[in-house]
Amino acid sequence: MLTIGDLSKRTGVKVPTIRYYEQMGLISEPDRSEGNQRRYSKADLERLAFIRHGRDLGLTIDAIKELISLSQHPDRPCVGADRIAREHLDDVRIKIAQLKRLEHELERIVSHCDGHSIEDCYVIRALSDHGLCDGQH
Amino acid sequence: MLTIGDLSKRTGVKVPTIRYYEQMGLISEPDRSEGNQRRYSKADLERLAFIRHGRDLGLTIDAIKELISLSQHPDRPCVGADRIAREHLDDVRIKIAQLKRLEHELERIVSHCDGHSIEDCYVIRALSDHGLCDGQH
DNA sequence: CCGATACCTCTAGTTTCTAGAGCTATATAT
DNA sequence: ATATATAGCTCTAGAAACTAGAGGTATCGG
Repeated sequence: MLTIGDLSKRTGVKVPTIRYYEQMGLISEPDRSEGNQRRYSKADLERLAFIRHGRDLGLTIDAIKELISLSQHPDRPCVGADRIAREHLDDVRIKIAQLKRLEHELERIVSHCDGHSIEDCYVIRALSDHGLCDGQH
Repeated sequence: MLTIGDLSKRTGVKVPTIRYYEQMGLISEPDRSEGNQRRYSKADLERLAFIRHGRDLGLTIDAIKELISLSQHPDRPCVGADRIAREHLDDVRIKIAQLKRLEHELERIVSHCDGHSIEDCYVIRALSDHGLCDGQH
């Protein structure tokens, strides 16, 4: 039996966040000690690790919920789980592309700004005037 | 003189968001019509375009505020503006690196999952078991 | 001058936590 | 057995950057 603090240390999920996940229905209400403190089993540990992993991968809480509910029907085909992962992959790729454009633009801005006065600062000018930008965003 | 709707159309910033920026002190309180509606000047349009542009680049509202205040002292050296852009560039690079690791992992997950049943679905298994991951995250 | 549309203020909700107040349980040291 | 330190409890509010809705008023085209 693990306390909430043990669980937190083992999974890297902060204590208030664990309580929050409980509130959101991601983990079920655990047993309690005589003094009303939460006591977790190994299954809870695994479930929380799953959630943590999903969140690290950027899945939303809703997506994780869906995956949990899918995983509780092991007989069904896993196209649902596959779809969630695939959709998320698409999102990730879009985000990377956006950020790369941004990186490119910030590089240009920074490299043009060599410590003169604000009056002709490239950072300010670039933000004021979209026309100075390289690509679209 | 532009109404808030005109301003919104020209900058692509939604009407409630413009009001929100005003509240946050990013734009100053504009003149009002006789009937108490906001009327904007061309200077306001430029300022809002600046803000929009900064937000598109992922700058926080605080960072933009800082840039605006810097730009109002054109005599000072622009190291401050340069620093903000540089720090942000660092953030962006970190985020890209994270997302790439993530992309990689999702690709692996998706490609291993070919529509069998949940029981041996790679998506679920990968989330449950960090050991199946390729890299660190 | 009527009616449609746009505007006004104010409040509350979104998402994913995080922080704090005020109080109680548990574990350890003496 | 008791004192103390740490960790736990609930509940509320805050952070970021908006977004949505309620209920009411201006403005403008026809």
